[in-house]
Amino acid sequence: MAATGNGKPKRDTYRHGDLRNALIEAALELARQGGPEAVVLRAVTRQAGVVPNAAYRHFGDRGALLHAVSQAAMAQVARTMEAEQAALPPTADPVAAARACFRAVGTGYFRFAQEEPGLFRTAFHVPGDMAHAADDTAAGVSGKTPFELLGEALDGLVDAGLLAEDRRPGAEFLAWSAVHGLAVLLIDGPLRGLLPSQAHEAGQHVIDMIERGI
Amino acid sequence: MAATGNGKPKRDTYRHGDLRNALIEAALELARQGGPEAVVLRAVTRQAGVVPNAAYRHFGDRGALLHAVSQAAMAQVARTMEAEQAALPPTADPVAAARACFRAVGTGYFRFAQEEPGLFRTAFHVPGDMAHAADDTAAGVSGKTPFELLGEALDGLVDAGLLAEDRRPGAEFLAWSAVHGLAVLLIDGPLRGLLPSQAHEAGQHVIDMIERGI
DNA sequence: CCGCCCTTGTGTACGATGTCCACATTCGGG
DNA sequence: CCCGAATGTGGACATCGTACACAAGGGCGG
Repeated sequence: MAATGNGKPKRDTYRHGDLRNALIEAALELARQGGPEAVVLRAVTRQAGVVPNAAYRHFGDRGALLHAVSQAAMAQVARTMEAEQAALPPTADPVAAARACFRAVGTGYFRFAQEEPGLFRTAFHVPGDMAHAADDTAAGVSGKTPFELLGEALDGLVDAGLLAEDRRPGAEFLAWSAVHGLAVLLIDGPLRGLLPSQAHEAGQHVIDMIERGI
Repeated sequence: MAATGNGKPKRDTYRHGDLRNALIEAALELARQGGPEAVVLRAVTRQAGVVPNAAYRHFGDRGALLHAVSQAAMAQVARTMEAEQAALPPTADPVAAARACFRAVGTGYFRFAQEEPGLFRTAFHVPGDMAHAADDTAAGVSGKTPFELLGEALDGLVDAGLLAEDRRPGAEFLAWSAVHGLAVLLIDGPLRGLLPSQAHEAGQHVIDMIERGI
C-alpha cells in the first residue's frame, strides 16, 4: 500500500487484476508525450507498479504492446473525427450536410495530429501497423475505424451527387493520401511549427484540393 | 591487412583516411535493407573496420549520423526524379512538356519509395529530418533538392498556363502532401504489397487528383 | 471444505546498444 | 625536427529487451 519513494503506485495484492489494460494505459501516456520510441517496456511496467517481465504474460514482446497502443491511438483518431462531425451545425440541406460530414473527417484527422502528435505518430509511424487501420480494435465509440468513417463520408458524397459514382472506387486512398501526407508535414516536416490557425487553413486547402480532384 | 575472420575489411594504416564518408556509406547500406532502425552504430563502425567510438570523431551522436544518412537518401530521391525527367520522350509542345515534367517528379518519388523502401523511410520517416528537405546536402546531380525540383515543375505549370498564378503559392505543399501520403500507404500502409503495376496506377491517379485539384 | 494446478507476477541473468573517459597513434605546420 | 591537434583504441557503464527458473494465489474438481 505504501509508495516506494518514487511515484509508482505500489499495490498490496500479488495479482494486479487488470494488468494488460494498465500497461496499455501507461504506454499510451508515454507515447502521448514522446511518440512510439518513448514506450519503453521497463518504464511502462514501472508505471504499472510491476516488474518488467510481467508484461510478457500479456504481450509476446515489446512490438505486440506497441501494436496494441497503436490500435488504441487509432481509436482516438476515430473519436476525434466523430467529435468533429458531432460538432457540426445542423443543416437542412442534405447536400451541404454530406459535404460537411466529409470535410469533418479530414479536419478531425488534422486536429488530432496537431493536438496529440505523440499519439498520432504512434498510431501511424510504426512500420506495418498502418495496415491494421481497419481492425475493430481501432474503432471509436461508434464502432467505426478512421478508415470506415472516411469510406462512409465518401458514400455520402456519392449519395448527395457530389461525387460521380465511377470515381468512388479507390477514392479513400486518394483522400487518405493527401490528408495523411499533410498531417506528416505538419508534425515532422517543414510545416511543423505552423500556428494552429495557419495549420487549419492548410488543412482546409488540402481538403479543397481533394474535393476538386477526387 | 589480413581479415579478422568475419567480413570486415581490416586496414593496415592507423588512420582510415576517409572515415566519415565510409561510415555514411556503410550506414546507407544498412538503411537500404532495414530502414532507419537498422543503422546501428556498432554495426556501421564494424563495417568500416573501426571501433565503435571512432564514429564520435565525425558525428556528435547516432542521431547526427542518421541525419547525414537521411540527407544522402534524400539526394537519391532527387536523382530518381531527375532520371525520370530525363527519360521523358522529347516533345515539341511546351505545354505537354511542362505537364510531363511535373508528373515525372511525382512518379520518381513513387518509384524510389517502391524500389528502395528502406532508404525512403530513412529519408522521411525520421522525426524532424524532413524539415531539412531543402538543405543542399539533399540535392541530386543537378544540385536541386526534391523540394526544389517540385517547385520548378510547378513554376513550369504556371508558365505553360496549366496552373493559375494565384493558385501557385503553397501548391508545393498540396502536391507533396498527396504524393508523400500515398508513398507511405504503399510502403507501410494497407496498400503495401500492391503489384508494381497497380502501384504505378495508383500513383498516376494521385497525380491526376493533384492536377485537377491543385 | 480442501488440495491441486494453471495463470500471473518475481528474481536473476545475459547480450546488445549508445555513450563517456583516458590513452595511443599519427599528421602537419612552426 | 618536434609538438600539438586530429583521429582511432580500449575499457567501462547504464539501459534496454528478453529468457529461464521460481513463487504466489485464485479457481476448480472432489
